[in-house]
Amino acid sequence: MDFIDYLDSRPIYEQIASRYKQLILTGVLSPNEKLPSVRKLAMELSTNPNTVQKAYAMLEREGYLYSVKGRGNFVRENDSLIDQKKDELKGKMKELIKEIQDLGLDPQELFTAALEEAEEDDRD
Amino acid sequence: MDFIDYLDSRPIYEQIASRYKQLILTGVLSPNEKLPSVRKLAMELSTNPNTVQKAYAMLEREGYLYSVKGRGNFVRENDSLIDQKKDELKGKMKELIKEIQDLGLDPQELFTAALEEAEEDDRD
DNA sequence: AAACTGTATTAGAATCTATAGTACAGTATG
DNA sequence: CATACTGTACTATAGATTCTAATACAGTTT
Repeated sequence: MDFIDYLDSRPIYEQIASRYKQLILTGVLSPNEKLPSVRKLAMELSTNPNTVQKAYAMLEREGYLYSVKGRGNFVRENDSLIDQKKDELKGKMKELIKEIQDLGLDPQELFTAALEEAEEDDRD
Repeated sequence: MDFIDYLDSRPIYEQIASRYKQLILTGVLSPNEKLPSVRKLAMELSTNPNTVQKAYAMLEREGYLYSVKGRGNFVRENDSLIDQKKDELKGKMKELIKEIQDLGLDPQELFTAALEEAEEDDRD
């Protein structure tokens, strides 16, 4: 559970949230599965319960979790979440494409080169 | 010169820097052209000379400018800058591709959809 | 009843951003 | 040479954000 990267400039609660997003979207965590309690996870990560609570609140706001007072936080169904995430990624991609076009470069060419490099990395 | 967007969460010095990066890379500003002095630009943008200075220092560190004490800041040749920026964009694209692949989605499909949307936006 | 859950509130430390004033060094121009 | 312009450096302050910490309260489980 090596969640926190102190070289990462993002705040801890955001690192926790994005890690759980991935675990939920990829199905590593199943719908209705219970997440660690805020206190337990805080212990594990050597951070503060409030920091974990902030991450969980964020995940609840974005539809990744539902929380029941006294019982815990639980994973939501992920079918619609994947569509939601896909839209988010498409939005990011669009912004990147626009930045590329603004400089008079060819998005397709740059994408192809990047994809090749990404697949090279996988083979290593 | 509507540089600063106070709805943009990025710091002012970063907004200034990224605007000038674009002007330099797209050739709107020519090599060896003089940029406004830190004090003059600060007046224009109703901000502080130190904030402009921070942006200029950043641009110098990244190779967009060279600065001469007593004379001013000047645009560098942009041939190598474009290659440098291209690498940077390719890196960003690679990270996005990896994020997409981590979720088991198809990068090419998502890219094509985003490109279409970007071109629709252009037509409006 | 005891031990666990989530949630809310308040306070303080640390960091980042921006502003402000001042000072010094080099250049351009009269 | 004098003045006004340039860049650069330093210190101080204020505000916002992030994180930690302590505490309290509410609900659930056993």
